[in-house]
Amino acid sequence: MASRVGIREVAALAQVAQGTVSHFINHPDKVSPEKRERIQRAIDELGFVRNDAASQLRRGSSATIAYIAPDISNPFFATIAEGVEQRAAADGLSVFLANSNRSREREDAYLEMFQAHRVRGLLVASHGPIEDRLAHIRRLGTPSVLVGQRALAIDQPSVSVDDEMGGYLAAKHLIEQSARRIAFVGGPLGVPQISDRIEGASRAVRECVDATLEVINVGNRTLAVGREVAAEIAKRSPERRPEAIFAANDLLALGLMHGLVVDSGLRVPADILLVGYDDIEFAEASVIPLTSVRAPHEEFGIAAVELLQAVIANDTKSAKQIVFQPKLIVRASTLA
Amino acid sequence: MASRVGIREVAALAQVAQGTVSHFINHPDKVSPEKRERIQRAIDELGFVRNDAASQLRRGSSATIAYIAPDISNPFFATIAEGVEQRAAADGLSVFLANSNRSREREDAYLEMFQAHRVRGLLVASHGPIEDRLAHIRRLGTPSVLVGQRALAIDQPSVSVDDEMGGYLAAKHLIEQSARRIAFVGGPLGVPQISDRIEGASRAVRECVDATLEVINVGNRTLAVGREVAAEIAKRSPERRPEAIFAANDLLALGLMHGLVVDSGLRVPADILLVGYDDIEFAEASVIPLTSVRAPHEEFGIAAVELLQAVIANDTKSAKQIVFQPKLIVRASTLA
DNA sequence: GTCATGTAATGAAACGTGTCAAGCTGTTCA
DNA sequence: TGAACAGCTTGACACGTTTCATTACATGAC
Repeated sequence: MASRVGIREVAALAQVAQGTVSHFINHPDKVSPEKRERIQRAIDELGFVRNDAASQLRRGSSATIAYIAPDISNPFFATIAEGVEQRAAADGLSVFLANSNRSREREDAYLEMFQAHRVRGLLVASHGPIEDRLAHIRRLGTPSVLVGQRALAIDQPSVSVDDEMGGYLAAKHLIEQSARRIAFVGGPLGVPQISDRIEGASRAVRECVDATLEVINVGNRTLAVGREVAAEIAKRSPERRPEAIFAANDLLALGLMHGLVVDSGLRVPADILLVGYDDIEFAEASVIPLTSVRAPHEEFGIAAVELLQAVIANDTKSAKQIVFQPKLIVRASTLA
Repeated sequence: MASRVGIREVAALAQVAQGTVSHFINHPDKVSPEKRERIQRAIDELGFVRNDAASQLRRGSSATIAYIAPDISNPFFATIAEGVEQRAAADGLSVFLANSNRSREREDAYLEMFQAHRVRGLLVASHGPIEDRLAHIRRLGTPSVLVGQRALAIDQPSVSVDDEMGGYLAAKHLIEQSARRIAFVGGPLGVPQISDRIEGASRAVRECVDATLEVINVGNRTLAVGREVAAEIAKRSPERRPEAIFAANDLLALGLMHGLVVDSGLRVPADILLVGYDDIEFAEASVIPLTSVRAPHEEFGIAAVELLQAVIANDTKSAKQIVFQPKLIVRASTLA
């Protein structure tokens, strides 16, 4: 019932024109103090809340951006979200968070929905190929920034980490800790972030004559999967077991650690070295602190918003690919 | 530029009336196959995307609900969010996720914003008192479900866990493991969820003549804070140190574990027993698996959406408080 | 051949707000 | 005293869609 309250009713009660109420809401300084008070009182009395739909329809834009994450329960994406929200709030933008839950379908549904919402811009973190769709959406008038994956197209802005380098750093470190049989646990291989990390690890391995890299492909990068893989690895005879494992992200790594140590009684790092990726907070907080490749978190989200703002303002003239350099954070899990 | 494409342009290109295009979008079966195809072709050609603002303005409602979480980087809330999204999707509802980041200001801003959006309903997880504001918003026409906190008002629906019982189970278990000096780490005390847990723990302690409960009040329930508190506890002489710690949530507990074991060289559970709350995935995955009070996760979000739907349909006739019973999951951290 | 019935398509009205050109009031300056 | 001016206020219109009362047309029964 209260939803029947519009700017008209407020105007009637305050005895002013609707235009004046609109002014009061959007440019309060253009309204005389006297009427300002009358209007405010009317608004309070009626419980008026502006109808966003009508407002947006009229002005055409929406003061909101959207951030689509593939997996909000991965703290890495949650932390990025915090950076995004914080930076966006500073610009007076609201953020719609969406969790595609690694489902391409859900991802598409959200893209469509936010387009329909006439969002100012999109921040999209995705596994899998998505550039074509983003290009299409961009042509239709909604700019976007690809997050976590370097864009191939020149006119697609992106904020990412040099994953090849990250993979290299991780594997190099393991080799320096005198590991030779190294296993990479991750997948799917079609995900650019993953294949880049493998690429980098391979390069490090090639630099050492007797080092080998085994790739253990998994469909999902979660704690549970890590634990399963650990069980299989533990079953092998010691000489066939990798001396070190490089996990595609920290969830996998922590799952592996749990599986190796708790389920199978192996020791990390004494029996197996372990390095993760992303450096989420839980990596450091682990009882056996986890060595990890640190990608920036909040800064990541902040940079993405800033780039998006630039693109919105300059209309793709300022599209560019920002690439952060990863950093290896060495902790107990690789210090034999 | 493409944003200039409306239903009218589509109608013109397809040589039909705008009303027909609208029908095509909303009730495709009411349109003849022939025109259906013409319209579809026009839509594709023009890259038409319906303007949600206009659509909502006209129809009045919005097919979306909102979920406001206090801290999305706490996996507990992230998991609830997944349940919410999944259940809502089944009903054809979209979910706006919002992260208030424990800031009352941000919380208010989001409440206002979602009201303006004419969202169908609100799911609000909050620390601190919020019922008054929700009551106000409800009177204005937007129903809500309080998540994680039992509502005091009869007409405020809520989905929560029996925190008093949770606290009782945790402390009781510690006492059964022959701990006597027990410390509760958590805060602020004004948060109902927290004070209830303390209440329950107190009850358990009262049942055992020589048990004592020390409350260590902290402002924030994070990994970092847990680590700080651990350092202080470790500094004490062994006879003044608690034999067991009950942490207000798993983040605190895992931070405490890290601080005690890694930073200070104490042993869990040999030197100190440790129990957490929420049972997030990382609790089980810890190298020293953490005993924790399990509140439902996805089910929680699902129940919240279902209750909200009921309230939307029946208009507060069906408001009720759903209270889940917590369950103690015993793991290595309390098995001396 | 007429009438009743039903299905498709039409076009105008309405949703609630923001904007803008025009009106109004009171002030300043010549 | 009158004109110019500045600043508040006004009210009509436009935004893009959905809805609904009508019209157009086809089918079948009599």
